[in-house]
Formats: sequence, C-alpha cells, structure tokens
Amino acid sequence: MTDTEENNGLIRANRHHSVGLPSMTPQELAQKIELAVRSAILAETLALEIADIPAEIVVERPKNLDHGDWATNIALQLSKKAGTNPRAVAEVLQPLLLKVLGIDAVKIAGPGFLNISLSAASQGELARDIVAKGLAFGRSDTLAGQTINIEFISANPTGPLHLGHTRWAAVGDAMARVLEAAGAKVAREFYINDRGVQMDKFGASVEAAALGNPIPEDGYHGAYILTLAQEILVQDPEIVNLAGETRTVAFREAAYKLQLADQQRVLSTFNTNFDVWYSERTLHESGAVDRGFTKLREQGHVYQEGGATWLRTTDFDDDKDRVMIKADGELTYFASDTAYYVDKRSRGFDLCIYLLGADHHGYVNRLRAVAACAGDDPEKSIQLLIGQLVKMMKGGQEVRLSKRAGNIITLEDLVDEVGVDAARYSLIRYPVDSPLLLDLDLLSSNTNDNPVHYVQYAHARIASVIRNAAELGVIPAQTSNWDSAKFNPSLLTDVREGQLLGLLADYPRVVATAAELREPHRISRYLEEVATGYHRFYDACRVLPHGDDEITELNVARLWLCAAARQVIFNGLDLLGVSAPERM
RNA sequence: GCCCGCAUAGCUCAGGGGAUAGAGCGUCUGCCUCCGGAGCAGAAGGCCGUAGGUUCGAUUCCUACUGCGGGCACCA
Repeated sequence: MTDTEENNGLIRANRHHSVGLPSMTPQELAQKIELAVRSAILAETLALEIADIPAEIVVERPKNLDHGDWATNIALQLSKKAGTNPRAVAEVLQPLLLKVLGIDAVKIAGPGFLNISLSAASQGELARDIVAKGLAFGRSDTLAGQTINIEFISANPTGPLHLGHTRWAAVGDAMARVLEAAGAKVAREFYINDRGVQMDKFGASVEAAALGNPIPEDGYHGAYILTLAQEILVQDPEIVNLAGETRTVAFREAAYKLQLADQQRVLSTFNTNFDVWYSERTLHESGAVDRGFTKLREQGHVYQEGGATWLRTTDFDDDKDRVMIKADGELTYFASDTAYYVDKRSRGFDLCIYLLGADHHGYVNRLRAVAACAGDDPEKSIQLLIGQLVKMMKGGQEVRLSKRAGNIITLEDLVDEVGVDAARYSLIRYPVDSPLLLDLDLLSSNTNDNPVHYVQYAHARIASVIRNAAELGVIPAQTSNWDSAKFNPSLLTDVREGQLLGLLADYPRVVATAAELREPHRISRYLEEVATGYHRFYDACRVLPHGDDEITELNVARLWLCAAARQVIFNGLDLLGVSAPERM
C-alpha cells in the first residue's frame, strides 16, 4: 500500500497474517458482495427489495493495477432502483465488505466502482486449492445435464483435408473439450458425405489414373489421385480385369476406404479424435431418412408440388421452401440433412452444434427451419457456427500450392511447416468469425512473437524451477508429496505475486465463459496473460535459495505459487489439445 | 438485387455496456557473476470506418451509409 492510496481515503482493515483463512475466489467474493447488499437492504440502509439484486454479480479483474485485486460495478447497477447515486450506494457497501474476513481494503473509485484488495493470506490460499485440485481445477458444472452433439469438418472422402477443415479440426476439438470442462456430455461427430455424384467422379478419376487414361475434365486432379490408384493396384491387381460399371464401382469403393482411412490417420496425428463417424449411406440404409420424413410429415410441413416433395421451411424464416425429393425421384442433399438432424435428436442430444465454413452460411436459416419443422425450438436444439476462411503466408507471399493436392493447401502441409502444437494453437487463437491469415515464418520461429512458444516456454520454465528445487532438496519433485502444512500463503505479498494469483483465480470463469459462448480462443488469450504474469513474477521474485542460503518459508510459498501456475497453464493447454512440455 | 460476416496502433489481431482502449511484431532505450534472456522493464505510435439512435455511461447494443470478404440451385 502506498501513501498516495492513504491520502485518497483508502480504508484498510487489519492485516490477516494467520494461515488458514478461507481462500477467496471471485465466485466467493461475489457471494460476499451479495450478502453485503442483502444485509444493507434488511438494515434499510439501501431502499431496495431483495428481488432487485442482480442474478449475477460481476466481479472482474481491473485492467489497471492500481485498482486493487477485484472490482465490482454493483453500486452502479443498483443506484437507479435505489433512487440515489452510485457513489452513495458504494459508501453503504464499503464498510460491510471491509468486515469480511480476507478482504484487506475496499476503495470507491470513478463513478462508483468498488475496488477490493484481498489479504495476501486469503488470496494465496488459492495456490493450495489449485495444487490440490490438479486437473480438476477450472472444471465446472455450468453445462451439467446437457448432452451436446458437435459436428465438424464433415469432409467428402474424396481428397485430403484442406486448411478450412483444419481450422475446424482444431477449433471443434477444443470446443468439445471446453464444453466437457463445463460439465456437458459431448459427442464429436464427423459426417461422411459418401453418397452422390462427387463420389462417382472421384471413383472415375482414380480408375482413369490407374488405367493410365486421362482424368475426366470434371474429375479430381490432385497428385493424391495417382497415389490412391497405385495403392489400389498393389492391393488388388485383378481389379483392372473387372468390366464396365463394376470396375468403376470397385475403384470408387477402394479409393473411398483408403481416403477415409487417410483422413482418420491425419486427424489422429492432429490430436483430433471423433466419437462418431457417421456415413451418409448408413443414414439411408438404416431407414433414418424415412423416419425423418415421417417426423416432418407428422408436423405438417411437407407438401407436393410440380412432381417434387418439399419442406415448407418458409414457415420458419427461410427465404424459400426446399426440395427433398426431386421430380425425378432422387433425394436431394437437403433431404439427408433433415433426416440427419432428426436422427441426431433421436439419439438423445439436447443440442446439435454445427461448425460450418463461410461458404455454407446460406444453410443457417434452412437448418434452423428444419429443427423448427421437426417440432423443436431452434434456440435450444440447434446452433450453427460459421467460420471464415484461412490463408497462409510465407516469405510475404500467400501460399497457394500444395505438393499433395495441387491448388489446395492441406492439413498436413500446415503441420509440416509448423508442427501440430503451433498449428492447433494458432488456429484456435482467433475468433472464428474473422478471416485468418497465418504467417508461417512467425509460427515456426522460436521468438516471443510466436504465442504458442511463449505459453509453452512459461510452462517449461516453471517445470525447470521445480526440478531444480527438488534437486536442492527444497521440496519433493511431485506436488502430490508436498506438505501442505509448510505452505504459508501470507508470505506472498509482492505485487507480482498478487497479480499472478488474481489471474489464476480467474481461470474457472474463463473456461465457463468460453464454453457458454462457444469461444475457445478465450482460453489461449487467457493463457498468454498467465504466461506474462508468471514471467513478471519470476523476474521480480527469486524462487529458489541462492547458493548455500538457508531454505526459507518464502522459498516454499513461492514454489506453491509456481506449481499452481504450472497447473493452470497445463490445464488450459490441455483444453486446446496442445502439449505442455517439461523441457523445450 | 437479397442474405451473412468483418472494419480498433505502421503490420497481424484481442477487447460480453463501465475507469486512462490493449498484446505481439516493427522503431527507439535499458536489464543476465544468481532459478531457462524462447524472458523482463520503459518510450513512441489511436477522431475504435462515417452519421444517427438507445443508455447515467457505447469500441461494445440498434439503424443507415461506405469499404472489404463470402453466399444465393429440383448441385454436392
């Protein structure tokens, strides 16, 4: 505390140095604030009803260091209903909050913010909690009871996965992990478009390549087609002796199997694993399409016109009705989409999330309409997220060509350039609704302009400190063997220590918010802040004893803080599917 | 034409109605006899696209406009 703060009228309670204070997370602080408001209302020092208290009391990390550990705008929210100005409300709450054990100081600032500083002991207790909870720290039950299907990538099995797929591979998988961390039950699903004319063109292309014929104009021309053809010939040399249509189908099916297996292999190396691979063919073969039609007919939104069967999606905000069965009797792709949605719901999912590329934004209204036509509330049962394009830059030029696939860039091209961790991290780091330009020169560099290295480096640096501590005999190597009784959190009084603890305390809220908003990029941005917070702490606060110096309680307390920071970085990177190396 | 998204520092981008709008890069200045310098501290750099509206308060929400990207099917 500085003299300036004293002069500004800061009121400060007695310091609490004793060990054993309750920890004070922002959630707990919010509860204390609510209690203070309640008691003020009961004491009639605030002219309000209990019902006027907001459902959620906002407790935030102030941007400015001078504003204490936590800030709340509760006085600004209540002042109107209380018929007074915000500062007056704050003045009522200030002394009540000061009585709370663990709150060290409460300052009224600006238009009526309450800036709260915690005692070192109470704030430092958090390190003990984090170490004890381990991997569970940050997990919550905010989405408990929800069963969510998240469908992403869903590429045709007619070629390698490209950059757009790759964005979803990283973001979709991270989103699934984040939703699980918030307590939801999640299935990751990949819809295989293994039906229709694209498959036939694919088969014909591979067949032509195998026979040494020119590939059809409207076929697939990537180098991988020839590779597939050669593999098939090795597997089954007799295939060329088949005749006509039979041979084309045989090539198509063999190529399909190989290409799908390749997609699965590539995704697995990319740390993205699906619970369900759902084939469009099985959708038709299992009768799911008929069941879907039946469901929609029951709801009364199906009609015949011009020899075709239509779904009246205009009943629910679509631009035009959509054909399900064409006049020639063929099913449309849209028919599969409707059946697939109905099928997902019948498999018990409360919510179906679709991650789609920007070129599919026209699907949003019609798929929401499908949900409505099936009798569901689209607001609850379906959510469509649109992701913008990804481009790569190298040497100041856009990368357009791929060795494997001609003029599309593949997932493997990106991984070859920068590795799995950097690829995943950089794809997840940005909100999906803005176009993304990846600079490969930056991502493959080992400098701090490469965010994934910055975060991983912080983790490795902490791991190193703890290794060294174990070697010096300060503390056991495994945190599970640490003696909690020897941790005195009240010693963590440095500004940097308080800052770092405050950041760590925010982690559960960051995860819950990322889950609620379906925005995993918040995790990475947060981790970068934690890394900065750690580096600042490390720079200012010596953790280990020098040379032959005696081991102090402060050394031990700082190691607890290190372990807590390491745990949070580890947990956060885990949600992104990015490794947390012990050494780099 | 209609629909969706975007517009914030020289560049790439964060910012869920709150305080003096942030980070990295780039430019400039400092910090290693000591735990990982892949780090830290500091400086410079902004009518938050334009104009209205809602609000005690708008970069944030709404409307219009301008500019950029994407999309319109009895294709898959």
